[in-house]
Amino acid sequence: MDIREIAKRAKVSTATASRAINRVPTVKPQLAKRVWNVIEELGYYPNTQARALVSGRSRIFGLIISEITNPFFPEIVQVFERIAVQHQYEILLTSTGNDPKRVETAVRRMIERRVEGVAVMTFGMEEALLEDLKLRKVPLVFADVGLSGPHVSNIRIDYLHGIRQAVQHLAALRHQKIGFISGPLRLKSAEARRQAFIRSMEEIGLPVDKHLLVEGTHTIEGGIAALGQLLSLPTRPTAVLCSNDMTALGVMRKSYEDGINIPQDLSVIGFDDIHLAQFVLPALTTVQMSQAELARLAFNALLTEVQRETSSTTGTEYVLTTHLVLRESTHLVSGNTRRPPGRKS
Amino acid sequence: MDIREIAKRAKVSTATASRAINRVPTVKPQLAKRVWNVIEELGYYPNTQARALVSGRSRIFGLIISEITNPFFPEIVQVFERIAVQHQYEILLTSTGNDPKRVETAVRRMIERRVEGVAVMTFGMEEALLEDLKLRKVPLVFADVGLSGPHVSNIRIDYLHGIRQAVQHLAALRHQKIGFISGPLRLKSAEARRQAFIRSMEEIGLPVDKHLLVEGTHTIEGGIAALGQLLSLPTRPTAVLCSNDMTALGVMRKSYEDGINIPQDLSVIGFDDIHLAQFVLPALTTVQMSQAELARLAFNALLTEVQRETSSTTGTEYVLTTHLVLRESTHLVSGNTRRPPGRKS
DNA sequence: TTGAAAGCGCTAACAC
DNA sequence: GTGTTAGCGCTTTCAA
Repeated sequence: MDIREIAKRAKVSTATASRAINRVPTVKPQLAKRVWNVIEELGYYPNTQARALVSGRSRIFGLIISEITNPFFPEIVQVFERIAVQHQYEILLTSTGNDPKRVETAVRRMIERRVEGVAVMTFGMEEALLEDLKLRKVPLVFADVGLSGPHVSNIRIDYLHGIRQAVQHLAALRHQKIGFISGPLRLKSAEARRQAFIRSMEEIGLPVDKHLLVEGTHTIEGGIAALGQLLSLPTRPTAVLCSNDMTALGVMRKSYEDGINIPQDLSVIGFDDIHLAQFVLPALTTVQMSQAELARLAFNALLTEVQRETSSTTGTEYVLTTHLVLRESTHLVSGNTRRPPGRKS
Repeated sequence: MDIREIAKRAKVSTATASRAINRVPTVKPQLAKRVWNVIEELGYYPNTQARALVSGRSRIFGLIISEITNPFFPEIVQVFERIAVQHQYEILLTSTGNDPKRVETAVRRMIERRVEGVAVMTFGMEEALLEDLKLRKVPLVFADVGLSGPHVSNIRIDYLHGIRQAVQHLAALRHQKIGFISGPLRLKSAEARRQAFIRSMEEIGLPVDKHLLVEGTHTIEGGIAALGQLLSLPTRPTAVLCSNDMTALGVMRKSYEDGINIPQDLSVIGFDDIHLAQFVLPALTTVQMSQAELARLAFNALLTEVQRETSSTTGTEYVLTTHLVLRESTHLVSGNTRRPPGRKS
C-alpha cells in the first residue's frame, strides 16, 4: 500500500494526495477530506525512508552520551527524546562507554543514516573523532565545549558557580582538609571541575593538598577505590567533594564498609544531582547540573541550526549554570554533633 | 556524492560499484579494489534511506521500554543496542512512562520508519495497542508474555523460582509477617510477582495477610509511600519483599527517615538486581532477573524471526529464570542480633 | 563477470 | 487548485 493506492481510491493524483497528507493549505478541503478518509480506512502510514530520500531530510538527530547506565544520562535521553518526538524527529542513540572505537562507529552510523544534527554529551572526550561530521556540515552541539566553527554550538557549563558554593559550604562547616575525587582526567569536564575546586579553595585561602586530589572514574567502583586511597593517607580528609554523584555513592558505600559515618565522620558532596541523590542514605548534598535543561538546550541548538536560513558564520554559545543543593551528607567538622545550619530537611 | 560518482571515478558501472560495496563475491577483486579506493578517497558512505527504500529492509528494530529513568532499563538498552550495532541494526527507542498515549505514538513512529521488529519490554502493559504492528506482520517479542500468533515471540519469566527462594530465605530467618509491595497491578508482571509471592507463602504454610499486600508504583516514591502504609498497621511486618529494586530503595529511605534499622528491625528484599543494588546501604538482597540476558533473548528472537525463510506458524517461547542474590538487607527476625547464615560477603 | 535500466515510495517543479 | 512527471540514491533483474 502506497501513496498511489491512496490517490487512486480517493480519485485524486498522487500529488494531491501528498499535499493532503502534508496539509498543504491550497488543497480543496473536500479533496483533502477524501484523501484522509481513505488513509484512515486503509491504515496507511507514509514511508519515512522515501520521504527522507526525496526531501533530503532524515528527521533524525544523533545523540552521543557517555554511559547510559550512569543515571545522569537517562534523564537527558528522556527529555531529548520527548522533545524530539514532538518535532517529528527520531533519535539515533549511542552510549560510548568512553570508548573511542564506539565513537567512530557511531559517527559512521550517523552519517549513513544522514542525521541532521548530533548532540554530543560526552563532556569533553575525543571531540576530534567528530571531525568527519563537521566536515559534512552536520550541525553539532557539545556539552562543555567541544569543537567550534560553523554549525557548531557549545553549551558551556559554569562549574565554578556550584563548586564554589560547595567548597564554601564545607568551609563554613569548618572543614579544612577537603578531598576531591575527580573523574577520568582525560575528560575535559573532569579536569574543569577539578580546576574549579582548586580555584575555589584558593579563593578562600584553604590549602590544596595534592594528596587529597585523587582521580576516579565517574563510577561507584571508582568512588570506592578513590576513598580507599584517601583513607590510607596519614592525614585523612574530613570532607570529600566528588566529580559526580556516582563517585559519591561509591564513597558512601566504602565509608559504610569501613564503619565511617556520613556525615558525622566524613562530609560528602556530589555533583550532577541525579534523581537518586535525594533518596540515598543519607540524602546526598550535591551540585546540581540540570539534565533536563541540558537536554533542552542541546535540542534547541540543533533545531535552530537546522532551521537557520542563512548559513551561520559561527555556532552559538549557550550557558548552563550549576548550584549547590543542600541535603544530609555534610556536617560540622568531626567531634561536633550539632546539626549544621542551612539544611533543607 | 553518490554511488554514481563512485562508479564513474572507479570506471565501473553503478551496478558493479554496488556489488563491490556489498561485497558480492562475483566481482573481480581488481575492480572491487578500485571501487574501495575511491570510496576511501572520497569518504563516501552509502545512503541508508535509499538502501532501505529499494531493499524494503530498514534495518531498524523498535525497542519499547517502560521508563528509562528506572535503572533496570538502561542495562537492557545498552545490551540491546550493542548487539544491534553488531548486526548493522539501529534502534528506535521509546520510553513510554506507562502512558498508553506514548505507546500509540511509538507504534505510529515505528510503522512509519518501517521497523523490522519490535521488542516490547513494558512487562505486561497494554499489549492491545500493538495490534497494529501485529497486523502488519512486524515480528514482535514480549517480555513476560504479551500477544501471541505468527511472528510473535514471548520471553516467559519464571518469577516463582526467585520469589520462592526469597520467601523461603525470609522464613528461614524466622519471619512470619512478611509484607509485599507490588508494582502497579495493571501491569501483568506486577500481578504475576504478587501471585508468586502468595503462592510461595502458602506453599510453606505462612499466612498471607491482605493488609500486608500493598500496591506500589515501581518507583522509589512508591516504595516510600507503601512502607508508610505498612508501618501504620497495628501489626507491622518484620520483612518486606518488593516487586522491584526501586521500590526497595524507597523502603530503605523511608526506614531511615523513621529510624528503623535495616536489616535489624526490618528485612528487605528487592527484585531485578540492578547494578546499584550491591552498592546501597546496606547492600540489597534481591531476586535477580538478568537484564543482559533478557536483552539478548529479545534481540535474538527478533533476528531469528527476520531471518526465518518459511513464515512461522506461531512464535517461539523463551524462558528467563530468576534467582535470589543474598546480600546484606535481611536478618533474623528482630531481637536476635546474630548475623544470619548464608550471607555472601 | 559486468552493465543498462527499471523502480522502491515519495515530493516538488512545472504545466495546466 | 490539481495533475504529470522527473528524480532522490540505491539494488537488482536481465541481457550481454
